[in-house]
Amino acid sequence: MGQKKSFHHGDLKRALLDATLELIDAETVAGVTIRAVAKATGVSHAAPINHYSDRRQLLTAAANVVFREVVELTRLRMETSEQPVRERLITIACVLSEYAFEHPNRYEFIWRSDLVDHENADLLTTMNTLYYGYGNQDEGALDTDYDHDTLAVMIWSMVHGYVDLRMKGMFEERQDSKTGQDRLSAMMDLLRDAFFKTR
Amino acid sequence: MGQKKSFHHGDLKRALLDATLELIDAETVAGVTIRAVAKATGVSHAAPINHYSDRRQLLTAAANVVFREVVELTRLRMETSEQPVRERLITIACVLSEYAFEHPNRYEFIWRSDLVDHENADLLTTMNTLYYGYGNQDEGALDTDYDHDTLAVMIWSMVHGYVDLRMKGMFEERQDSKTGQDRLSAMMDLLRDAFFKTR
DNA sequence: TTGGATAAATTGACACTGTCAATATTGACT
DNA sequence: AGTCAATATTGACAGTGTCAATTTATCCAA
Repeated sequence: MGQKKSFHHGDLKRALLDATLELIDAETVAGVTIRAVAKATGVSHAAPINHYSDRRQLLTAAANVVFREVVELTRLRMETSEQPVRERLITIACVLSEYAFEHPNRYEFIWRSDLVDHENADLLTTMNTLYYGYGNQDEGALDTDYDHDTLAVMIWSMVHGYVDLRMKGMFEERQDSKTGQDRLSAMMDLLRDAFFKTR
Repeated sequence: MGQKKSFHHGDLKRALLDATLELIDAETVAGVTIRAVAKATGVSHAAPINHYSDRRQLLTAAANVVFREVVELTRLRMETSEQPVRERLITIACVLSEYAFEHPNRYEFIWRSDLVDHENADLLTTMNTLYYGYGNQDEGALDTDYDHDTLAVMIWSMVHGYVDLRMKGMFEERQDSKTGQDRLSAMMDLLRDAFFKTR
């Protein structure tokens, strides 16, 4: 029993997180009221406050779960497909965008800084794992003449910005026929050709 | 008088918008409760509903004001500085990022699709003016071998994504010393060199 | 086995929110 | 002067986060 069972409920803390994520998927984070989470978990309306002192703290913990999921997906992709170091930045970008299109509510949620405390220590650790753990290592082997930091920030910004704007109705949904992934692929191809030596 | 004075207050509709924007600047959009706006305008708590049936409608109208402001700034920049057509996309990007760093609360607000109706007809008109009115005209004179749409989406995404992520604490605020504008300039330079013929 | 002691959960309350229905007020026009 | 529609006020309601007081359940020592 690695699970340290709580007294009355049995790991209510974890159950609250699960309910939160389910609500986010089902009806966006707007549906995540403390009372709704409590009801979904079968406890009284004020019970969650014993485990998360705030709505903000609950949501921050939930965001951490999501970020960790992305980290894990990234790690898997890194391991399975052998790829040149120079492709890593782009691989991360792909993982992130795929996750975003697959779980739009979660993606929108994790960047809601009015709801999530992005300064939270645990969350920072996870985010740093994603940002520095994969994309910014082995600078020497990057095979580019350009400033590595600038390239990294550029790719991150492009992916996040595209996903974010598209979810908000700009670009494709208005007139273009390209899917989000196609458009992103085209952009990534341009970047690869322009900034990375391919042989 | 172009002002169509309302009955009791005197253009309360406009006054509500002004109060809304002031509140956004002062304490983020979270401070914009209908009741706070009403109080700031000196009317009773339910008065605003005569002019905006919803909080969402009020905020959508406010977002429209902000977008129009950006459009106007862009128009001015286009007129004052004579520049090759190929630079227009980048000019728009600069105007947008400057506005964002100068009015962070407003910039964050206009993209809050949980609060703003981005499908609203008036707002769409304004947004299209910005996106198609300047950046995507005169394709022939763009001086690039690359797909114009992809380039346009790329630049928009990069600017928005960078601004958005930076406001949420990624990048510079964590360790880097570059200011937001410097970092963006570096990215724009890379793009210019890579994708546009400079002579 | 039996009591605390303590963690966890419940209950009831509060202030604040958006929004509605009913009412009152204002100003323009006949 | 008097009517009427536009506009503003008042009072109410349900839903929210959160707190204080209380009750319940579990563990551990005697």
